[in-house]
Amino acid sequence: MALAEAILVCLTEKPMSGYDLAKSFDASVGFFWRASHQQIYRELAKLRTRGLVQSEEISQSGKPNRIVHTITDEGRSVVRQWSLKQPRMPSIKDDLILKLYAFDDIDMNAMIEHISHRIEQHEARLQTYQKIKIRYYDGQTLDRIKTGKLFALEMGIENEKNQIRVFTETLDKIRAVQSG
Amino acid sequence: MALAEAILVCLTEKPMSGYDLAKSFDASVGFFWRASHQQIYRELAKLRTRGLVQSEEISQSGKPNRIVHTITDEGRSVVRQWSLKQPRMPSIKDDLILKLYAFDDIDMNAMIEHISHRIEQHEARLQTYQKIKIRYYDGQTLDRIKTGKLFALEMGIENEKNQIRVFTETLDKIRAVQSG
DNA sequence: AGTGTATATGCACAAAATTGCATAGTAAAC
DNA sequence: GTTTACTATGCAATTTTGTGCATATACACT
Repeated sequence: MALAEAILVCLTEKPMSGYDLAKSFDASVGFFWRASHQQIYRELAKLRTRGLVQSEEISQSGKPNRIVHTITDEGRSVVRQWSLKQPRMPSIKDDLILKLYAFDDIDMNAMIEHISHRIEQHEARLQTYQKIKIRYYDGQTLDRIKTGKLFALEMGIENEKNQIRVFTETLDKIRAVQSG
Repeated sequence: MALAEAILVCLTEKPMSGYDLAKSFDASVGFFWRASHQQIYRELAKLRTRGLVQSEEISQSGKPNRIVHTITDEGRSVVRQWSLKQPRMPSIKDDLILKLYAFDDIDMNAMIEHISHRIEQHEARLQTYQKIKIRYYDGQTLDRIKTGKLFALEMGIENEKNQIRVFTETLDKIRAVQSG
């Protein structure tokens, strides 16, 4: 149940609404932690009752009011305590490689389509991350609050590059086997 | 709910018991699909009722009897149908990068420990995969049943290498920031 | 003699995640 | 003028995962 911590960690950067968090989880934080907006709203309610975040409703006209959540001192101390605990290996579930694994029992044209699509998705993400890097980090002073975010982002960029490389190579191998 | 398919895909290689499957999920298949033995046994029961696998109990003395599961023609056709469906992007959850993200609110010594440990885990996996590759694929004729498994394995190897590289670089960056 | 590891399967409960639905106004596009 | 997209929050039900427990034997190590 590290979703609680994932949210707290995001809030160490700045106070955010559930909606903002959901957007973060779709973008920057998304490459190492995925969560839907429902998950986030539910967890925020729990964090509030546990006193780890403080919530303030901000009136808006036209749109629903924003509820902005700020991490409390208890929240920060929970993050620190949690940081001592040994992280577990990420549990991956990749449909696509699973399909590749069944090579002889699948539709190969579909497979080639799927891999091409996956490469495009990784390219899109790579561009997103590179833009974030240029936008928020390049040429600016690197304070400690930003340091970890930058490192994580750079890992994300390297990961995306690697995925693109590896899937492209696999595509070539498949085509070689198909024609040869 | 692609766990069903994950199991079927494994059974395309050869008939296996739940225990064998659990071991596969810990090793070779494990790098792109994780599942506990409970999940596997539960899912096997469902697959049996759906007629996608056939199960045969094999008597053993001393140890509990093995129940060996074989994929049926219906099972293979389910795999083929499923292969047409567009796979989703894998949903990653990595505790460790999350911690890194909170750089300024964590215990840095613990963090360095965690990353070092993670690198060791990836090195261990890399060795496992390389051994499997040498053992089962090198120098042998590559039939179609093995092709996809080899490609998946090679992707796994490249992924592990990349993880080692990226985490090592991150460790260096952290140390540079710490001392500088 | 006792401890740990491996083989082999499975239940019951708890925690977490996904999916579908619901609300409600703004604003741009067609 | 209607569709689509964006902002913003949340409930309910289902599905999926994870944790702890239970059983039973053999073999190696200390």
